[in-house]
Amino acid sequence: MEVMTIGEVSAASGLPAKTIRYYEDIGLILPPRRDNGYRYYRAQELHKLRFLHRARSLGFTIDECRQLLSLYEDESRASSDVKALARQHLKEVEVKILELESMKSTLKTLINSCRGDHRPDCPIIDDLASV
Amino acid sequence: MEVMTIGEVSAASGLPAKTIRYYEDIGLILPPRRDNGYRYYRAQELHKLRFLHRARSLGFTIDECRQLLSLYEDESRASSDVKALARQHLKEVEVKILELESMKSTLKTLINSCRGDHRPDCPIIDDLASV
DNA sequence: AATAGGGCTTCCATTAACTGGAAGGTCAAG
DNA sequence: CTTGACCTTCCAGTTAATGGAAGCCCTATT
Repeated sequence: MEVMTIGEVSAASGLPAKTIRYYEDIGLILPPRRDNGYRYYRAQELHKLRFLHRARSLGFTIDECRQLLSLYEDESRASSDVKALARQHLKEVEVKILELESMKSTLKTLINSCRGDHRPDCPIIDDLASV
Repeated sequence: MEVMTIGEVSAASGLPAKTIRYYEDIGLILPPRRDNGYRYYRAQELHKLRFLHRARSLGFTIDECRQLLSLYEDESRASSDVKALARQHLKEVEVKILELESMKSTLKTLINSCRGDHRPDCPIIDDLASV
C-alpha cells in the first residue's frame, strides 16, 4: 500500500482517526492533502503514528513524544545536545522498564502464591510500590 | 513516621497534593480525617499512592489502576475472575516491557551508531515503530 | 442518471485527569 | 499574638483526547 487514507492509517497504526486529526491540530503529524481535501499518509507518517501510539501508551507525554520524534528528524543528529536528549530519554525508558519488571513480579506472585489468604497479612501490598 | 499530612505523603509518594486530593474526589484513596478536618495518611495509603504514581506514569488509565488496586484489596483473591484479571494485567505489563525494550535499543542505536549521517537514509526511523 | 452507503471534511461540545488560584481556617515558632 | 507555612474547599483552566452534527466525496447499484 503506497499511500493510505486516514481510515486505513488508523487501522494500521491502532490510533483512532479522531486522534490522528488531533495530532495534526497540534502540529505533530502534518500529512499532505489530495485535490479533494482528503489527507493521505505514507510509510513515513505511518511509522510516526505507530510510534506515537506506543509512546503514549507507555506514559510519555505529548511533549516528550515531540522531542523523541525530533530526535529522528534532526539532520545534525550528532550534535551533543541532541545526543544528551537521547541519553536522557534512554534513562527514562530504563527506569520505566525496571518499574514494569517490579509490577510484573508482583502480579506473578499475586497469581501464583497468594491463593485464598486473607488480607492484611498478605505481604504483596507492601511490595506494590517499592522498586 | 506513623501517619502523615498530605504534604508529607505528597513528598513521600511523588504525587502533587492536588492530585492526591483529586484521587480522593474520584474515590481512589479515601484517607481518614483529624478533628480539624485535615486528612492524614498511613503506610497503607502511602503504598497505594506510590503505586498510583508509578502505574500512571507507565500509561495505565485511572480505571486500570482502580482494577489493579482492587486486586490487592480483594479478600477472596483466589477466585478465578480475580486471577483472570491479574493475568490480563500481567500480559499488558509484559507487552509494555517489550515495547520499552524496543525503544531502548532504538535509542541506543541512535546514540551510538548514527553519528553525523543525514536522514532519509538513516534506518532508525523504520525501526521506530516495529516491535 | 440518480441515489444510497460509507468514508471523508470541519466545527463545536464534552470527557478525563489533572493543575492553578482565590479565600479562608489551623498551628507551631518567635 | 502575629507571622508564615500548610491545610481546607471551590471554581476555573489545561491537556489530550473523544463524541456528534452537518455536509462533501466516491463507488456501486438500481
